[in-house]
Amino acid sequence: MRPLPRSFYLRPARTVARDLLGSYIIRTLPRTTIIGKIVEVEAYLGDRDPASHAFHGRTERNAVMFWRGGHLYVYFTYGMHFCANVVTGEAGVGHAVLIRAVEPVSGIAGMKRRRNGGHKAEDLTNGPAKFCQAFGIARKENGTDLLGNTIRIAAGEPVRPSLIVSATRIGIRLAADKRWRYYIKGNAFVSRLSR
DNA sequence: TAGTTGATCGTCT
DNA sequence: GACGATCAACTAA
Repeated sequence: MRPLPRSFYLRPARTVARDLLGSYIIRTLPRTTIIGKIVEVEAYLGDRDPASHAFHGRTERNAVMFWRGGHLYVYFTYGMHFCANVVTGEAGVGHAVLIRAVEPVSGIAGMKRRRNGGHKAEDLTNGPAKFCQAFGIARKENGTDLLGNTIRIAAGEPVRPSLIVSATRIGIRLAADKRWRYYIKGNAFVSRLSR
């Protein structure tokens, strides 16, 4: 599967967020390939969005958010978890889309192993840190170019607009009223339902 | 099922 | 010196 082109990412974050639903994220490892279908995302709009890491400007941690669209911004939080974002827009903009949940498609045994086994399929990747753990995404993957061949995103079946739910974002205090979380209605791998 | 809490540490006010 | 774009385990009912 070919990676989505750079132009896909050089659009407004909320447009990219909606269009990411239903597409496939593919991680190529030395011995295996793991694939998940993206089912839940959140848009973070940089200097227009108090909840965004980029709101207060560029720092060492959030530098990748200000790169050109199509890179992966991975951050460490709560002392133990990683979360992954797709950077959108031109260089310097600082917008990104958080990948909150995927539906496991391929490499499920490896996901279970990374997640320390004993999980139902629904609990493997239904949260931003769970997804990163299942896919082995950590600090080293920060700044990965999604047009390369280690981590890429490929188009899937388009999701009908009537099946896209927009809801409030999870786990933030600031700008909690903005409905910039998007997920596929009825999908069993979404982390939480609407609010 | 809903609500609470402990784990654990990098980052920035 | 707080406090997270979280998760899992626990309690109560």
